[in-house]
Amino acid sequence: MKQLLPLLIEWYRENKRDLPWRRTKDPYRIWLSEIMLQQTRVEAVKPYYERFLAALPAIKDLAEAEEELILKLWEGLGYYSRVRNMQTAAQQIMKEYGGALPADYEKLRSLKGIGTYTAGAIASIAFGLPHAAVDGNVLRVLSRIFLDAQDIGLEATKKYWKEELENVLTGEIASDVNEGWMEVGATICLPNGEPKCGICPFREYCGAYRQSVIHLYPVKGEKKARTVERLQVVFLTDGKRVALRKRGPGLLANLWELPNGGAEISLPSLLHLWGILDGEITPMRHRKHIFTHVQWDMDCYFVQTKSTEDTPFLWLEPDRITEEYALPSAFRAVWAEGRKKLQ
DNA sequence: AACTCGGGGCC
DNA sequence: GGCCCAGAGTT
Repeated sequence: MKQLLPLLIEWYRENKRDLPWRRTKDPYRIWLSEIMLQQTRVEAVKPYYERFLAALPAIKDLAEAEEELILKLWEGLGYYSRVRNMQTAAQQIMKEYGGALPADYEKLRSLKGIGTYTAGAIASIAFGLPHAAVDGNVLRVLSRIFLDAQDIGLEATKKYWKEELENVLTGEIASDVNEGWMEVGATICLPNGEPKCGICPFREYCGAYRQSVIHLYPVKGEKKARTVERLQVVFLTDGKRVALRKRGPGLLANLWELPNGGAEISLPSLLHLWGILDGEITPMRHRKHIFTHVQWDMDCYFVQTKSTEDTPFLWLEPDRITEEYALPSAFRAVWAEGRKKLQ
């Protein structure tokens, strides 16, 4: 490992992409970028990152923000507990650290939403501390170079590589080494049999390349099959306003949704449960939405009613919903179709 | 150690 | 249709 680092650092300094969060050492901005980038691609993050910082430029602003606002700023990015945890952490930071992220790995690690990867990333990038940041990119690259057949999904594997790296890291190089391995993984050592070995600076040192077994690495365990849920989704309107409901804990926690229910009962029965007895039903397009572990098959309906009283909904004008209420992507297509019909 | 938690872009 | 992504929290 150690003899590869000078090459890595040189390659990284020459080839790193110009990303918004690489133009700052502000710990808050580094932190935000790392949270947004969890399981999320760089291109998806960019516009969210800029918008979030414009709205909440400092940790104090995040700590004091309304939950509606932070969810709206995260709308469409997914894994919404990330931003709720981040706000909790911001409040911890205001109370315990005077409003500044602590320059200490264990203290970072103790903050809500900051795990081993993110603590290592912030410690090294923002504070120049000698900690490793082992993400999926790093595991893929190192498993190929060193022909390591450990399952990269296992905690033990991540721990192994974290220690391997920290044996050779100093504060001086930790940031570039961590970002360097990630950059190799993100731009050259790609998953799915499409790595660009032809331009890889580590080709001659790469065990998997030399043995022509790149496609066999990294090793990872089986994944669980996705379950299917059938839903009835209703664009419910009185002709001017639209019904919205706030979700509870679990999937898409605390976000807003169009009224919906299971497919086990009829639509008129469902409407009846909501106190809608005069619903005028027009079918809309059937839609499918795929999450990581669940698939929603949605039977969608446009329903016109006069009875908005005594319903479990918030009745809002469409413009207000668009501007203020976080509606997850699963409902976006049916929302757009319903809104079009409304006009 | 296994599950839950989003969304999109690529093949 | 399956892939995976700058993972963390809960059980």
